Amino acid sequence: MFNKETEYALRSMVYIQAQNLKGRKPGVDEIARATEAPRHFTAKILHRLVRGGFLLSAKGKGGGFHIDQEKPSVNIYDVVTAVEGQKIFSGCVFGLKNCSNESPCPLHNRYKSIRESLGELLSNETILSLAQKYQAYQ
Amino acid sequence: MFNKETEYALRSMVYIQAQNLKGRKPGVDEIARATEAPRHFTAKILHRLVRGGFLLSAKGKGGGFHIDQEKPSVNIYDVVTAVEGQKIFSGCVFGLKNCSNESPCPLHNRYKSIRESLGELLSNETILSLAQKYQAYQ
DNA sequence: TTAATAAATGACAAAAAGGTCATTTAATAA
DNA sequence: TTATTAAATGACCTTTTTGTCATTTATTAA
Repeated sequence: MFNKETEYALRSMVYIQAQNLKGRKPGVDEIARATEAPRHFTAKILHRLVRGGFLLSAKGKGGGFHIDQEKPSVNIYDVVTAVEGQKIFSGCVFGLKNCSNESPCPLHNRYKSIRESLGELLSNETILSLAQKYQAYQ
Repeated sequence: MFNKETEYALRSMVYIQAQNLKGRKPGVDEIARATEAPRHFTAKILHRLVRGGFLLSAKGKGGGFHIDQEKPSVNIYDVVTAVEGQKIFSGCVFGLKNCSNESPCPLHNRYKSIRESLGELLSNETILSLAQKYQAYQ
């Protein structure tokens, strides 16, 4: 479905949020281990998420990653599009550039409704709601 | 959605089928032009489809590609899985290896139903049914 | 004020996807 | 039976994605 970077980003953020709920700020090592993702690639992705405003980080002893609990939790759709763009939510099944409501391919309308369901599902779920459900991927 | 190879494969097959309906057997050059796909990459993909039993080919003058009109037309789902595997129809949103009906991730069930809709859509449509609707992508 | 800790940074490398090309093989028609 | 046509084949190249690593910067606590 999504590319590796997106998958790791989502797993990391949910893990960080779950740990934050427990008053903890996990570091890269812990996050990579807990999410079963490559250590250094995870570090790179976390850094991108920090620059993108999705995460906060603290250097030095006691440091690690955390999420601003003041702001409303970001939804999954927004994380996905920030990491890998809109392609998944807008492309034609056949990759036709001019496929649209105006000149639809034979699958356009039915595929569109499926895509919209996916978009809704991902928009209605946030990193926080997932963290609360999933409880740190034990 | 799908990778380039799958997109080109689908476009090529629908084009070939549409031309076959008119009694024609298009060659690589014509197919690549008509589907706006790279010439040599298209040749490679067509050859794979021939080896996979999805297409027939004829060498020499008057040659080109065609589809066995005796056999029932193959559905889109089968073309996609033959070209790029089941990943799209089976993977977890978060890329979790052990996500399943037995130990579902928080999005498993709702995502599953969307995936199943997609699978049905693609299973109910064949290269022939699309060719009849689309008429050669003019 | 220094030792320890942990993220930031940027260069690099491996693997996969996407794409090109030259040559060979096979078929057909003149 | 040869010239022409068109697919088959396999080597190669480019770009993108995925992943690694060494070094630097910042923070904290002793």
